[in-house]
Amino acid sequence: MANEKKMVEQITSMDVDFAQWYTDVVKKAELADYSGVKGCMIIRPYGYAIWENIQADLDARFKRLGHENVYMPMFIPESLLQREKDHVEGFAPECAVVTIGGQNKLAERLIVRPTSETLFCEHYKNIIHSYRDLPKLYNQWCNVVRWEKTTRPFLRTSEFLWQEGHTMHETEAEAREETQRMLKCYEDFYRETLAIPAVTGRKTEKEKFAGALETYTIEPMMHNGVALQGGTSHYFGDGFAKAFDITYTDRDNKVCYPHQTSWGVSTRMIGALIMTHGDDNGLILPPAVAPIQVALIPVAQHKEGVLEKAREIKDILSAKFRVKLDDSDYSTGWKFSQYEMKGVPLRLEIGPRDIENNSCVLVSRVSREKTFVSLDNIVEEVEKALRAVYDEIYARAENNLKEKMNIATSYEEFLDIAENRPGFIKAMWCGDSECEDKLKDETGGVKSRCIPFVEEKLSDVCVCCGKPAKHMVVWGRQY
RNA sequence: CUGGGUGUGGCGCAGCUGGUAGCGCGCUACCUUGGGGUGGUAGAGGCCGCAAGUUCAAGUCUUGUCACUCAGACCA
Repeated sequence: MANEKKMVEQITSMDVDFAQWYTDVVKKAELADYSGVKGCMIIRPYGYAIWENIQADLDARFKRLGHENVYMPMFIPESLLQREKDHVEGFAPECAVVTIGGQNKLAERLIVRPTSETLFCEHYKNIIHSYRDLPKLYNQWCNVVRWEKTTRPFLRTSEFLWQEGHTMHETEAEAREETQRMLKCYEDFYRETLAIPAVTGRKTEKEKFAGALETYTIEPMMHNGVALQGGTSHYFGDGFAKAFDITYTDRDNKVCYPHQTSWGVSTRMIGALIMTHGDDNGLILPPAVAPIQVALIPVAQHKEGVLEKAREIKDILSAKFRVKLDDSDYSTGWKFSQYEMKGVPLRLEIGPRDIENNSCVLVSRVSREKTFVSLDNIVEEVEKALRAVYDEIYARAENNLKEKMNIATSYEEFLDIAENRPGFIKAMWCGDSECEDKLKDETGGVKSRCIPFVEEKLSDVCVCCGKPAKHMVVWGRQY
């Protein structure tokens, strides 16, 4: 990134001020704007189009795995939210509450959903009676509200868009399998669609979701060495089922509690895209979610035949790709910058000289190298170039993940890395949450991200207290 | 919640010890423009966050208040 020439002055360099760079990209790429309510953002058409592409891809994956979409109300009666003890304790501090309806004070306060476990449970109580009613594999796409103290566009907003899957199963094994399956689904999606590699694993007791027995997480690594909780999948056991009195009669005519899961990813993924792939010239989008995959820029468009040829190319490419032909009267240079800031993976330039040669110029957003290609096999060329964009940004992200993975085998080493080398730290842990607290305090914010599915044995003892180690934990700062 | 910063045309800002509200970008019109934000001419656009106070006079001083923002704490 450092050796690339910066073409757009309005974007702060990420080396100068990463937070400002992030905000600049959000604005210059026209992803979102601030609104009059703190922590609530306006997702602009270009940003929303990315979300729609994310939705379409994920939704198809969910449906392939047998899930159905539903829609639940956005209000939760306070008493309902309080039904499960851990859950209410976890969420109470950040709930928005409706106390007045029309002119009158409400008899019971209504919580604007921070998540919908309780609503799903209440419904499941009514529709699950027999083993024949299981499994229930529901998902909903909706907004939720969590009254955050510090907010940042996409990464942490008071209101955000997400999907939440809520499933009920006959057996513990089946539910646990579902929890893992959905985390795997997210992992595949991050890799294949978003071109983002990540660490996956299980949360420690301290970092688990309120009310969950087990929380699995996907943790991608941002460019500045800060991790992002990119998606979670929870196994609840029958805790909620008991709290909500959800029972079914099994094959042996016994009354049983079903086993539950939930899983979700949110618009935060757009933040992950920005901070994983972006550079000093703006956003870089993986082709699969880019609202515009090819920006077609006519050169000297007033000359006879140029626009006609551009339209012809657009028609040919549009059969297979999302193409935008910009025939506005902005200058070509302006257009170049514009689509670069917006992270359009591929630019196609067509001018009089190209037309004479029956060719055009393809420019990748990643390398910015110009290649002249024949118009005869333009579809294949574009396809190849888009695949190359995916390959390059994935490789780059993977490299970043590797570079920012550190190993600490002693307490001093841990503190040193936490201080001087932003990124993940692999280190052994005794299993005691006091050590988590201590490490967090001493480092000023490094927390356990997860216990990876594949653990290594770095040493025999906990990096913090020196007692026998139970697990290898990946630690890091998070958004 | 704690600490810092900022509120002045759409955006970014200047405005010194009070005295006729300015600049850049953007916007509109016309001209110009061949490969990285083309150049020019003309024009539109402001209760100086809000409320009190001091003063002949407040963008400027005082007090209060609200909002945004950054860094912490909190974050299922």
